[in-house]
Amino acid sequence: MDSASDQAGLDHESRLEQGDHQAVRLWLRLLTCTNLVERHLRNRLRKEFDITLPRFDFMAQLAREPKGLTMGDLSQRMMVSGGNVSGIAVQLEGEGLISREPVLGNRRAFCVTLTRAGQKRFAEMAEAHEAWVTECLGNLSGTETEQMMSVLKHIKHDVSRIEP
Amino acid sequence: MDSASDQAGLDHESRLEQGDHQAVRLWLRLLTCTNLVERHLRNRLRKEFDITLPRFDFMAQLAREPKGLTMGDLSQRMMVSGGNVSGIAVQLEGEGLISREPVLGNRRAFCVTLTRAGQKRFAEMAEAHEAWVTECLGNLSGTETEQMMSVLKHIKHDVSRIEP
DNA sequence: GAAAAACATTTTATGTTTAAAATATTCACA
DNA sequence: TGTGAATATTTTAAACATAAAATGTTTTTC
Repeated sequence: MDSASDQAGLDHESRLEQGDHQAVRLWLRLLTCTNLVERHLRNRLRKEFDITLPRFDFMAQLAREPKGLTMGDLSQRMMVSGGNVSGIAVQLEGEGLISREPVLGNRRAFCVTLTRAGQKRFAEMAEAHEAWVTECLGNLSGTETEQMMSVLKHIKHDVSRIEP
Repeated sequence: MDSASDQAGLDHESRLEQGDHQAVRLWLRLLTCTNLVERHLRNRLRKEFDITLPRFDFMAQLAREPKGLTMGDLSQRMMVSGGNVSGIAVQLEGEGLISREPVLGNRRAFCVTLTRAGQKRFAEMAEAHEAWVTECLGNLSGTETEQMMSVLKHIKHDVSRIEP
């Protein structure tokens, strides 16, 4: 192979790879950025409130639904396995932050709610959490925020169309 | 308090909350979206190559540095704890995909490289991985991709300025 | 009505992740 | 030198995550 055809071959390849790499580079940046923020929030929650992110998320879901949620609801909304929420629920119940009561007419399900103590505790955490998130993402311009929201929506749509 | 001042109070609150919620809503969407893509890639890697995402990332870092990396380098680039890469390295070494050799003049550190088998294996996986990522993020317009890249860069900059 | 299917949850086994402690090596410097 | 600080890695303990099996409950279906 001479150098001219080598060059042509490389150009072709590099153009193709450029397109694919574009997506990979975006993905790596997206992942890095999200992990960065997540780690920051996780550390703060641990340091200030001695709570983990999954437990905070669990309580956040309940705070949004004062009527309570079943374990299955929580599993679905948190997008984690059932066994997972089961373990978290045991801990939070042990700390008196949530209560699990039987559902009338369905003895399979539990209705999980925040206790009074859980509500109070969550309110404190949520305020700090919101401030921390704002610290991370609050300096974006209105346009930037809208662009992100829009593109993320697009991505979410594309991905959910793939799953087998 | 009369209803007029109630109303004023609520307006004020809701405006404040609106601003904060904006950041929180963006964060939740960012997190959801990233997790969605991550889960997709994780499942595919497991199904097609029987490998986990962290192990793939570990090998990807090495593939980019043919001269090898130390455990500390890997920990830093993967942004995970040292104990973590340590565990992964033991497994990959057991499978013959990486090798760890002492560094001349520094008996504390290892130089980790992909073995011939590791290179071959990674090349196969990387091709598939790139295709999967392109499936997820490749349908964005050039403008959307650029916007995302730009805003993510901005976020990364803001967050790295916070860390204590 | 009884068997089968579907549902809601927990348990189990395995693996990942982290922070922190432990181990070992190298460097700085008085 | 030799003592302490810094570095590189591994080990440990606890939390988290999943899939798959087990348990008990409800609904369907024939």
